[in-house]
Amino acid sequence: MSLRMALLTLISVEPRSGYDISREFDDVLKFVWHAKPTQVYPELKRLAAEGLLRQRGEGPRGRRPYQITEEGLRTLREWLTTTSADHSQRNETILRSFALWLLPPEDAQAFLREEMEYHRVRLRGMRALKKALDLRRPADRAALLGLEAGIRRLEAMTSWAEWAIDTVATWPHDADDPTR
Amino acid sequence: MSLRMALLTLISVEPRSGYDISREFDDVLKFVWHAKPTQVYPELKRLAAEGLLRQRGEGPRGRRPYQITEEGLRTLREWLTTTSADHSQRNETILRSFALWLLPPEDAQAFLREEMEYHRVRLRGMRALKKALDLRRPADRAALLGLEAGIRRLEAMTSWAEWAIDTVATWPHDADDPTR
DNA sequence: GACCGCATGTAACCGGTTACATGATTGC
DNA sequence: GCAATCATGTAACCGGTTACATGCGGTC
Repeated sequence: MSLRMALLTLISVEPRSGYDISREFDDVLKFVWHAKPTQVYPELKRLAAEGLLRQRGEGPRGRRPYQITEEGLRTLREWLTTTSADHSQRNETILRSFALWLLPPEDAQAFLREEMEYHRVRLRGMRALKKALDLRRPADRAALLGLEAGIRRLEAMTSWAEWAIDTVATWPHDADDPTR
Repeated sequence: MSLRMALLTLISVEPRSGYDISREFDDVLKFVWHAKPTQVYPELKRLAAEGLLRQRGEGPRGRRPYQITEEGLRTLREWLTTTSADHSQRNETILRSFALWLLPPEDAQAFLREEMEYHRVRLRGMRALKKALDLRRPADRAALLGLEAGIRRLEAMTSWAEWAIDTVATWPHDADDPTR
């Protein structure tokens, strides 16, 4: 249900094509929402067929930019005000850390170091995006809220990974070592 | 793919039934992984059929506790060491905040207040779980890593929500107000 | 003229959700 | 005796992924 809302949210800011959106899902938005191009294209067509989007001409190389319609805006606002957010999540980094007692400490730390590095790189990217915002535009003011949430979560994850590496170093490797 | 690993991870600590796991997905683990009972039960059966789990007797009320097998442990360890974590995520709170410029500030703040409250409640629950750990047990030491990650992320989200409420209060409600 | 990135799609499949069904045990 | 909770499942459906296919435009 929310993929449609994600598409409407992005297109509400300014017209975008399926390709544009797929790229944003790949880099910028991976921590908020993501979808493969093969899911995006048909969904955009459906939204246009239902009158929530309108295709504005055709660009070079068969490019199809969509813009939001009045009905699309109404639908978005209704979703925001009449339904509440789904909070269920899946996080493989945290899931895996629950199982780290099954590995020798060196392997556990190698995993945590990899995660730390990954989150640091994302954090850098996110901060660059924040700098590029033009806060005179209302949509960018809202984007600041979203990016700030992402940044704070990534900061939490990098500091956690550092702490976790140190913590694993203090684990006893005793006679009950399950990895023997 | 990872649902199976989530099930193996939980059962590796101590024998659990489908019902146990479903409840954990509902409350404790909602921020890490979740699955409905209707997905859990058949998956456990499949894991048992493949020899990664073994059903140990039958408890009261048709209860079926599973324990992990040597092959299950091997599979878990291999997953941890030879594959890398999938970092794609979906977060509806953040997705929605990107669209908040479409609402009048009061509605945007109402949303943010609701989110703040939700995350505060989860944070309390998570901290209680952390206190209940017995760090002499290796599995609990790994659970500490997972819970600590969850706690830090929830702290990040609550402080973000506070900040966001204040930030929205400073937004100009000018002539270009898109909600008129 | 060859190659890379842009750009859109279809079909088969798998993972996850919703709706529905059933029975056992405990507490009021 | 009744309701609530424990406990497990099946079937239909929908959302998301993987594999595959196609053509255009710019650059070396």
